[in-house]
Formats: sequence, structure tokens, C-alpha cells
Amino acid sequence: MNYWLMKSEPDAYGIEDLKRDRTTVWDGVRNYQARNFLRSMAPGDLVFFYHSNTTPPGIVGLMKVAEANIDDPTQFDAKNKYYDPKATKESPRWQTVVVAFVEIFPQFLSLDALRETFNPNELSVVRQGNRLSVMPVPEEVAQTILKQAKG
DNA sequence: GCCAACGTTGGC
DNA sequence: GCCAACGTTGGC
Repeated sequence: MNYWLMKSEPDAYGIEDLKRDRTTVWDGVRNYQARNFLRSMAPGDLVFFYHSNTTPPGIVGLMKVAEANIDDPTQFDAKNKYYDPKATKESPRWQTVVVAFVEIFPQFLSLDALRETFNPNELSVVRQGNRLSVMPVPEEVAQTILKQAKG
């Protein structure tokens, strides 16, 4: 079982939306490094939900991989903003996961707080200028986050 | 709203 | 294959 962190802007899709929906397809990732991390996820993996582009940004909750390695349906939809004309059903380019809501943490962990605890090598979301939206979280780091987030 | 970081595109 | 131009992310 592995730990991950994924970003979303709460204005687009936040943890409250996932709580309401219970599960969602994590669609729209169009970065190869992020996609490769998505491809290596397995059912049962735990994913920290990070709110980006908000004040303040930080980790708000936890989700779990329910289904791994599915084709992102938005790549086939010509009306979708994530449509990829180079992708076909026979040779899709973008895979993702279905995630399930687990919890909203009692303690919000702001980016500032994360920076106080971790260096960029431990948790790359604290690296300045980091734009990757999907990243692995080492086991020890994940345990520390869970401890702090649960108060 | 600004701008640093950085991935992608396209001319050569 | 290089790299300038461009577009996007995301913190501030």
C-alpha cells in the first residue's frame, strides 16, 4: 500500500464535493509525470487531498484509490476542455484512478505548516514552484501527516 | 493581479 | 536536438 498526494483547486473540485459524491474519476490530468504516478497507483492506496490556488493552500483530507488504471473519459470527449485529439479508444494516452472519500481531517495542514515539518525531498509539494499535481508521499512522511492532521 | 517556475510547442 | 516563445500552475 502506497501513499500519494493530489492537488485540486477547491473552486473546481474540492473535498466537500468528494464527500458529497463519495467517489469520483480523477480526470483532467495532462502531465506525463503525473500520469505515470497515476498509472502506478493500486486499489487501497491512500491519497492526501490538497487544496491548491486558495488561501491558504494545504492538505484538507484523505481519499482512497477505489479503481486503478482506468482511461480518463474526458480525453475522448470533443466538447470537454481536456479533450485530446491524439487519443483514441484503441490507444488512449491518459489513465487515471477512481477515488473514494475517506475523511476531512480535523486539523487542516497548511502549506506553511507542511514547510515547517518537511523539506522538499521528503514532500515535494513544499518545493517552491512545484507544479506537479500528483506525487508520491513516503511512508514515514505519510504517518507524520496523519498524526498531525488528526490532532 | 503579479510573476516565478517550468512543461510544451515549433522553428530552425 | 536546441532553444526561444508561449501557456499554465499556483503561491503570494
